Amino acid sequence: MNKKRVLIVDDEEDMRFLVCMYLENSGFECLQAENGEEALELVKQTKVDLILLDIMMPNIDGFALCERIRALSDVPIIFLTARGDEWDKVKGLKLGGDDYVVKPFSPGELVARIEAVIRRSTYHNEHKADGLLSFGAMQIDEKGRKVVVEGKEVVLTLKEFDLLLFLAQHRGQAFSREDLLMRIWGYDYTGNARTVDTHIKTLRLKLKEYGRFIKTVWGIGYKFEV
Amino acid sequence: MNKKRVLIVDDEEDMRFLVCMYLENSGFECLQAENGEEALELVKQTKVDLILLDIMMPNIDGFALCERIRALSDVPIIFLTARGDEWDKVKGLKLGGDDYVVKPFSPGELVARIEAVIRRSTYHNEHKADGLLSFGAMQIDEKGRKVVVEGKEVVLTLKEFDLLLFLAQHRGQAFSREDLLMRIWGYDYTGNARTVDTHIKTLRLKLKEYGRFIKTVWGIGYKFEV
DNA sequence: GAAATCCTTCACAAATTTCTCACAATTATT
DNA sequence: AATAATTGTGAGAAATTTGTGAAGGATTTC
Repeated sequence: MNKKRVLIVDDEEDMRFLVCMYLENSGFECLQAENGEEALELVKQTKVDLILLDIMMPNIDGFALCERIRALSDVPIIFLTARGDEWDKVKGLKLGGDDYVVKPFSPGELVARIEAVIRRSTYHNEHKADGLLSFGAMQIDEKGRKVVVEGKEVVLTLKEFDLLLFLAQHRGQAFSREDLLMRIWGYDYTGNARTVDTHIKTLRLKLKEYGRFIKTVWGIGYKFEV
Repeated sequence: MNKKRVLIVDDEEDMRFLVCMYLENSGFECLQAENGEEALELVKQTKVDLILLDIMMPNIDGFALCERIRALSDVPIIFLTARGDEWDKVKGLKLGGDDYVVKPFSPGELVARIEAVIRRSTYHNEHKADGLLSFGAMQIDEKGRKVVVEGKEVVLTLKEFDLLLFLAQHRGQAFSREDLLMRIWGYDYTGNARTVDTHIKTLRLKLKEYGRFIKTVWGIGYKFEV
């Protein structure tokens, strides 16, 4: 699994630096923004997996910024706040913040919260209503049952599509041939497990260099990994 | 913009009340229904912008209710479900639920989902409002129930028109024959699924080269794609 | 009530996909 | 280095799905 990118928005440099250090030690990649404008710019220009947002900032406060970010993206937001009262919580959540952490906080708690929110969010995003998965220049449109690589459609058969979709939806997870048969072909399917290999073969052929996303896990089966 | 009206269908009163409170705080107007009958009655008699539908209910379950609502209206539906086996059903289901949210959910997430679905849906409806869909030199006039290709009217029968309209309104999305029968012929229609093929055939014939917009999705059904 | 139109079903041909198998290539084990 | 286990691959048979014409039933129109 690739590193998750967290954007830290806080006007205090020390605070940003401290949090950044914690998170990088815990395996996250960090971006920093000193104010709302910087934050918005980063959200527009780069893929961010989660935002840590200080409520108390000059010029534009965290709540207002949250609204403006929400207009651009569904990226999960965790509020950092010194005020721990219930009103803040309700107001924050109402605006689309996904959690909040009260300062001062322990590094462990913060990391745990971040991981929980990201887990929830990727879980949902993978199964989003518009059913669109993107991996670089490859897009999988679940509802349209269509795969586009570098702007051109790659025509897949039913089983090929189902197989690719399933693996992509469970990115990073390895499955045995039997698992795949069970979950894609159905519980009652009784057929040769090597059939999976054949479909993997044609998938790799059709996807050309993007077939590299489908990895062989020797002795186990296959997985999808970017 | 006037307030959007959300119908909450859940047999647990506490749940309804809680969700209702959150939504009203976020600027929605709420209706509540304790069971399927109440829900159907409200859908028939009032304008509803979105339905939040609990899957697990006594008597009539959420899936069945969804079908019956779909027979009446295209109002967007978000399923509420506890994580577990029934979740898989939702995923597999393409009966016209527009999204689903897994319990427990954060208020912020719920509101965000609702807003996203409503935004998408009213966008769609605004386009529908003038009831004119255009695809190159082909126009579908919903209100006039008339199709014009390169300036000349193509005379379609009732079912042909409904089928073309439905597919065109859900451009890019693949539907099984059963889905199409359900949503165009009605949820209680019991007929041969291949009937759809026959209508597709005559549609393609009548639309001539514009019949290419109707694509066969092998092993699944059909979709409309420009 | 007759005629015309529309909808549905059916059967068969055509197209496409899926599966199996055998052997080659690769990777792990002794 | 030899052997065993696992995976890659090509070809073709088997199975599935779709296209289509024809025909009968249903519905609407006159």
